Amino acid sequence: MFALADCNNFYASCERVFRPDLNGKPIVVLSNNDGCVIARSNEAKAVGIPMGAPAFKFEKIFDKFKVNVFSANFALYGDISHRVMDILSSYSPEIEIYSIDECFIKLNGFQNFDLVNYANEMKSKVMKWTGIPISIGISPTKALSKVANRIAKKFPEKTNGVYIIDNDEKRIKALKWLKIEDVWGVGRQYSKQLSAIGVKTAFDFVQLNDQFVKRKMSIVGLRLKHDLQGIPTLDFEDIQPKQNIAVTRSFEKNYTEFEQLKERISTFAVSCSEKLRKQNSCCNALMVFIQANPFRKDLPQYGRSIFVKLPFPTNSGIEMSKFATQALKQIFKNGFAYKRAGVIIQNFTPANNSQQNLFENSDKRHAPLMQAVDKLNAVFGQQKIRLASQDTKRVWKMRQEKLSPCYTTKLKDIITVKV
DNA sequence: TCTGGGGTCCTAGGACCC
DNA sequence: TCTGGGGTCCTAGGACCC
Repeated sequence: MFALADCNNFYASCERVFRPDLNGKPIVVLSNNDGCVIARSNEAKAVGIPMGAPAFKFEKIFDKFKVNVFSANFALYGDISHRVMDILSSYSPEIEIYSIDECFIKLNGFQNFDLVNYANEMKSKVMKWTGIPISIGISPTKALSKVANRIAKKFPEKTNGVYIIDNDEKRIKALKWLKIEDVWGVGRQYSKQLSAIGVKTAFDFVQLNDQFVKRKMSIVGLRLKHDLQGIPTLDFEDIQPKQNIAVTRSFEKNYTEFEQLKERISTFAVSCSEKLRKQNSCCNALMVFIQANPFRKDLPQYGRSIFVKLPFPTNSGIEMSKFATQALKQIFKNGFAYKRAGVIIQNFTPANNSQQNLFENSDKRHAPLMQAVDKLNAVFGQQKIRLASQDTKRVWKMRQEKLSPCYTTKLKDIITVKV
């Protein structure tokens, strides 16, 4: 059996942990730059705030319903996530952390356990130790435990946040209840195509012919179908080193000058290099993109990306910044207001075993230098040591007007309790 | 005025190899 | 009239996830 544990309204719940006064009140969490809504408490959902709502369009609604608005505080969410996962991993030797707020727990060899009881134990311990409410779905396959989890979330009174699908009767009932667009692995496009041919529920979907599903949705769709039929098809994924690393941002203001973009791109490349060194890889290619604001129909539109093959594998921030800046030069055009940009690195090889170039190679002195930079930054704070091409005057900032304290990761933000 | 950021996998088609 | 068979690698595009 698989259990899927998923935190309820995770980011909103994190904000509540240290603000019990907000229990029962509507909360939303905004994306970077306070752009759009990326998490909502149940109360915020109830007043009709949709996922992805642009904050500026919903200010009146926020005021009207006294919604508590937060800027995203990923340091806080990441730390709480670790704590939750730590607790859950004590319940089985095999867990797969699927995202920041959910994990699959394999329950092999638990035949003699009352699994619903067991899940309830997990749930209360996570609540007691972290303050985060979770829901748990249990079933013989991953896809069905997603379904069970949804039921647990949707009917908290009936299920107490734990639901098990352990026979065909329950499975069929659940599939008939689940709308096709809510099935894990069926997104916007597929649900449009499927409902056009009369497939409205997960149950309709599993009635389709295998060949048809494979033709329409590739092998991925077929696996999903089997999993929903109760035939275990999806298993844990091995933890692989990343194949892509991206650092991309929208800007608070539009940028028109090359120099401004150059600073951003250099900083993004340096961040990429830090992440790359963490997984002990070098990259062999890099992509840079810049884009005007696509929502501003009144402004001239331009967006381009460029893919560069590097002459040698590297994870030096100095070199990556240099290559990224050169790439930017090739795509930058004057006369546009740029709103987004990013650096994406690819084609990784292990850092300790990379193919050298006969004529040109990464500067050998960079490796110890980067090591020293990483160490200093680890002690004194992110990006304390930078390249001169980066924002040395700390001009650049993100809009984060409603940022909560980093209660669990910054000493100065630790709460004071008056007894 | 203001609309996020980070990933994955699969397929088809083209270029190339012997 | 008829023009092989078996591969790999790369890229672009399309779908999906949180």
